[in-house]
Amino acid sequence: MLEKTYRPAEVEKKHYEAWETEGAFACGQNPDAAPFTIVIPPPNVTGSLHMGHALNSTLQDILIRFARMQGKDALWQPGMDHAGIATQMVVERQLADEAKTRHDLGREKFIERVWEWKGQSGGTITKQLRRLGASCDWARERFTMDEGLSRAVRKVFVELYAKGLIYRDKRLVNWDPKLHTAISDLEVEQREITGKMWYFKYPIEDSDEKFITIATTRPETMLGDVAIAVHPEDDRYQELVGKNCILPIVGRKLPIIADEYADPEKGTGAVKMTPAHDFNDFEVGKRHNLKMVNVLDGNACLNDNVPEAYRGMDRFDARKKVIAEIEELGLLVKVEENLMVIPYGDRSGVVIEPWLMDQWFVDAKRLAGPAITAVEQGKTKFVPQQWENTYYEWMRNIQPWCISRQIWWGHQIPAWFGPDREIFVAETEAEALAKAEELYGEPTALERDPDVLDTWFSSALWPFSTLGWPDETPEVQRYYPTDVLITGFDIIFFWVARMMMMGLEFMGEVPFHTVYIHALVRDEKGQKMSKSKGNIIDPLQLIDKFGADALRFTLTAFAAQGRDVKMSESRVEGYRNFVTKLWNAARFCQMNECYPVAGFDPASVDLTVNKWIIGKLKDADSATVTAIEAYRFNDMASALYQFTWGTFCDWYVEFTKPIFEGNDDAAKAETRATTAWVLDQLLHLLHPIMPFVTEELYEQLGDKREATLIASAWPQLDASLVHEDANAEMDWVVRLISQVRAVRAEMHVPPKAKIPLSLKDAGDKALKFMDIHQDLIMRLARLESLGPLEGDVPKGAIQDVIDEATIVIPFAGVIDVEGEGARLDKEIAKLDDEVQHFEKKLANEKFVANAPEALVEKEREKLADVLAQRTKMTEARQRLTQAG
RNA sequence: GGGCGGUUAGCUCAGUUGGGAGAGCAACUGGUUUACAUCCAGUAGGUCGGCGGUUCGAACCCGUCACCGCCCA
Repeated sequence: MLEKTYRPAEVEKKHYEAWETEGAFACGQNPDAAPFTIVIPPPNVTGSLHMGHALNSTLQDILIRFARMQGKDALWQPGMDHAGIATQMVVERQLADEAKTRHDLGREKFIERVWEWKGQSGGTITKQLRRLGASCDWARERFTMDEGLSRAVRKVFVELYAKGLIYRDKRLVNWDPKLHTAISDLEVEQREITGKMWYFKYPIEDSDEKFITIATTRPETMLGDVAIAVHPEDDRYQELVGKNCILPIVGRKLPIIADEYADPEKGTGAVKMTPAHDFNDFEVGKRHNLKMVNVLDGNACLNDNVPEAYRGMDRFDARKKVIAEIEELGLLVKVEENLMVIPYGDRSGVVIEPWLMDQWFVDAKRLAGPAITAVEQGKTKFVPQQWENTYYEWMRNIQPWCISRQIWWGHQIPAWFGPDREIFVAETEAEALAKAEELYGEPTALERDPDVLDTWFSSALWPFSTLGWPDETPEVQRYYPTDVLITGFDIIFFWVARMMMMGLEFMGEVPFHTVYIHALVRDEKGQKMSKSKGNIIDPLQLIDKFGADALRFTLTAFAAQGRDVKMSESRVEGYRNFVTKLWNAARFCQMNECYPVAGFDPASVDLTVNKWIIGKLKDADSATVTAIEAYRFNDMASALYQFTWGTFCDWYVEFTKPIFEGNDDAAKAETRATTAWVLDQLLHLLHPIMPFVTEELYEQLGDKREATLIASAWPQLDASLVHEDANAEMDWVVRLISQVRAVRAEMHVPPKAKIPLSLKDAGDKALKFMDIHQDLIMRLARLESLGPLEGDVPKGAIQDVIDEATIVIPFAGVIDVEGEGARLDKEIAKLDDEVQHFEKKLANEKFVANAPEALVEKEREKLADVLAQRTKMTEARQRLTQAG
């Protein structure tokens, strides 16, 4: 017997462990079936489950479980990425507690220490994904630093280098002065702030004009100025172009050059050029062959290229000193408030410095071409489609991708330098040495590049490296290209774009045919969740409190395309109630001995109620399948919610009660079998969203099942199970009961009172339905009698209209005649409005002429219905007055 | 500055080829006859952001404005 309440914690643990030990998640169980593959967007090894993961993983799990039940060879490939910077930071913090730095340990020991950390505390998220119910094929779990995946990284690097798609270059990069590494454009967060704009005047050499005034937001960089730029068509400065000015404090001569980059509208129209510290200036510098004067060191302190007084000073202290000195020199013109955008490191939170360095770059522009074409040709589709614009926008303006990082944790770049800085790129040191020997004519020692690759470089290979590439494994053959990538829009650039590029380059095929982009999970006020705001809702706490199924159902129900998900505890609580409802419905079935009957044939039932519920189940099945296939997760949730609660529990279960309590054994047997079967099918339909409670009920309700629900086949229901006649019949019964209930409530008939009910002018069908469903109508409408009206409508009877018939409730002396009159008047007024609406529409010749014939006909029928109803209602009203 | 998205019941949101506006929650009224008070029955609540246009007909298509959010520069 099912317990009185569902206990998610025990049940979840039990089934998850069983699934995992039985190998229920493993791919390859149906070697003859079509594969269906999802690679998980690898979470950081340092990460823990947040709402975004919970949503993301729930949706993936729904697709995977559905595919598995449909008999496909489902593979959900799990794993994590090594999160270079984040992980290194974690371990460095640990070392700091011991008053050590990574340099105290040395590279090798430090990396050992990171692996140690990973073994102990890394990968919490995979345990948490299990709590959520994620049916990943854990036996195939991969890590970007695994030997196999590292081999893939090396191979890709070497091949791209050979093709000229990876190169070493001296360029401005985003330098993080706290973490001491370069980072990519995507790892820089542009924050808008109100800062200051300082106006300095620089003295001019040999001119009538004494000064040229420039405006800058970064005074300290003036120490690295090498020119002044003005717009070629700016009349104010025509005569100065070609002359020199003198850089104050430093004393360097700066040429005044003409370049279109200078914006006459901005500041004074004259802009100082610091090519070693500004991306725009760098471009101008290249055009004009300007010197690059680097004035900063790796800590963003001033270096030896500046006057002595400034050396070693922090950039912000130097700024103050520059301003003070300029002011002292009488060269400060003014200071203004200025709205501007400042780059911050997304990991370190400090201001990023554009810094001139040798780094490795990927020629993303060339790789992007095929990746753009693939989407244009529909080889990969975005859902919702609007995200394709975002993808195109970024891909078409893609910049060289800086892939080298000055950290230790990650894939060390497979490049070696000779004594003359000649570069040897190879998969192994032996190969590099061989190449060197060939070049130098003798064995020559090489020095390996100490830098490692951007974590995203290895993530970009994920869809095929996890399957075993570069080896030609059966898995690569079978599961690549994968089917769907599910991720948030914030990841389009990081993963989607890069996986597309690498997939096309190395596999010759897109990595997935569909990219489903889900929304962001926010708090209930619509704010992004963040630690600093303290508004984080922890999915694990919700699971503890309400169960994983409730959380999953909530996320699914709110995963409407293109909308953010606003999460709050009360919503999860609401869907916990849904889980409880299902549990209790199952208890009802069990109490009434509804056990699955082997070989039950849904097409063979006789009773209308049973035909009807089977048809409704088929409708729910169709709606579910259609919704999943269109990635309309919220539609899926709502179809199942409606059927489970609104149809099965609210009506069907109530309909079965008089049967179970009656004496018709054949009817009882059929209804028991039907109820059991419908619930059983329903558990299948709900399983992808709510795997735990459904598996538990499946186990408890069946008698020694052969298989678990997770491994069961999706229902195959024939369209012929939907009976229009049964629908019409039960629809009439439902309407009759609803109307009687409404009238009772409105007329304040005591809920306990059993009342008589007669039908006036009922047609053959209505009489038949009334007869067949006598018991259940009487029970659900709380009647003492039910039958056709004999004689006239008695005085003071309550009346209502259902189709051609009039419901008559003789309740003489008890009801409030005035109130009943008012109620009927209101109904009649409502009908009047409707009549008018249709009459007006049909009187419009243009409507009749232009609208489709079928529609016009439908409108005519509706008018006729409404007219008839109004007549009936008016008659009822008259009878009431006459009687009163 | 460029791009994308949003504005529908008190709240959160559906509304898929344009054809009489829906759900859940909240509110209100009333209920425990053993599946379920984590419940049941019922009621009320909306010029679908504003203004124009197309159309016989617009929440839906077009234009425009307003406000909100996000991304990029």
